[in-house]
Amino acid sequence: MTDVKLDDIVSLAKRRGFIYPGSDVYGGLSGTWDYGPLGVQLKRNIMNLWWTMFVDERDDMYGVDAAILMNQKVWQASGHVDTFTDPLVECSNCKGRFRADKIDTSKCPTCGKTGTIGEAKQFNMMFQTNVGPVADEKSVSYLRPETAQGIFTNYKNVVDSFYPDLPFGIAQQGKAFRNEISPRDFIFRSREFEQMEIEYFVHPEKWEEAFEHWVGQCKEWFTVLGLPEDMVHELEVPASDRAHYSKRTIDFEFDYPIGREELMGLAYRTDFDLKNIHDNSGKSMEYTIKGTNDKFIPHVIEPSFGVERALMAVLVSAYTEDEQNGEKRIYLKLPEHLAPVKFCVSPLLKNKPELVEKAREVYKAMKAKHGNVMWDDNGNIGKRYRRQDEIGTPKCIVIDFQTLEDDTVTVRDRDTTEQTRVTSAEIV
RNA sequence: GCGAGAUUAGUAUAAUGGUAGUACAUUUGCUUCCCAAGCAAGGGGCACGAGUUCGAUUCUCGUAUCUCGCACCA
Repeated sequence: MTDVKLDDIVSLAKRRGFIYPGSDVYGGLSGTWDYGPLGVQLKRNIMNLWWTMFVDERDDMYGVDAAILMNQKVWQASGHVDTFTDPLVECSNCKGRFRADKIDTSKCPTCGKTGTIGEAKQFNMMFQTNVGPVADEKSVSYLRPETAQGIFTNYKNVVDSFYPDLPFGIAQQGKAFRNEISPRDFIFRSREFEQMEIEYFVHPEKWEEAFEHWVGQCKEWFTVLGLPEDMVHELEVPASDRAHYSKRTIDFEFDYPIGREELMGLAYRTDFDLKNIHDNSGKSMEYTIKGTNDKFIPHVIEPSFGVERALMAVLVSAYTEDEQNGEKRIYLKLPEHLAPVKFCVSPLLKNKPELVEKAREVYKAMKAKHGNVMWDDNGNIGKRYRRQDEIGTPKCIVIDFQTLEDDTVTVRDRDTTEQTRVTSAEIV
């Protein structure tokens, strides 16, 4: 477990411009969150890191970006129209709610009364909409509840374009939507969220080694995110809890302030999805090993990463409180490659034009080189340090009177608070 | 979606059926000011809607959102 309180993170995230409640000015909308300037940068840093690591740096991975709206047949074939729709019933006596298909509706399982169970109501987790001007059965579509189907539906396209050797993967990042009954716990469970998914296609007899490969890759990813090893836990999901398509699933869980919860999942999906498409679309999803007659529908290993859950784990891992001169100091110990602001540049005094002018010069040069550099001349120097600590800026550069003489600046470290003097040429 | 509780400034919190206070943050100015220093001045708030009342931030009802429990989480 962690000592970090979720409320502290939620407050800081709002106060400092990371994450705001969705539709805040109109009183909010349950299950939605908006990202502020620092939040979107942090989120993009995480997503870009993922793309670099799993797509750019590999030679067996192909990226795609499929449409969120898809033909309704996709969701019929995938099982989502049936299985994402739960018939719910309610007991008029004790107000208990149950899955109509899981209980004997003649008698309430909670209060034991008979004849109190009402009519079943359909509740579908998918957001339904209509595509085109006519709202009828044919025009029904859904906001995708997972990004995976956008990969499976493009499997044949990618194979036709590149015909890669097995094993190979298709990767995608994008939004997904689920009409959760009860969104909770900050960005952990929301109605609109972002996934980073890979479908890794393998020979049916070689799924186990690919699975192990991805277990290792997931762990490496957690290291790159800076998550402490002892806060990440590997859970072998028993058959009874696995999704209908999976023959093996590992959940990686994280010690969030709300408890130990799923950070990401790694599932062996067999050929469930491609076979569905093969059977329903009339198109062959079979793969032939080059130069052989070995022909089959590939099996799939699916590492599925939730962006928000990764981001929340990063924030929880980074959030640190310690004492300095008897005062509480809060800082985000973000890995440098994730920090939304890399450097902050300040003049020691903002009412000395010569200091401000020199600091502006350094700021411009650094911004041109590093991009995410912030200017801060507010209040006194101590306040600036604390403010930068809270948003996780690794280094603060200060221009003082000595800079004007020998062109050296002070570099102050976020984690140690130590300062060193370097020439401005060294940091620009 | 059910049950309970909550909602006061950017954040954290007081009080009140009769002009809403504090801390931090924020803005402006002064100070050769390196870890939330000091001084001076300023801006900003009762979630939304209806009702009761001479008057509602306060009481009542509804809505939204949040928290906790239940349920849900292919």
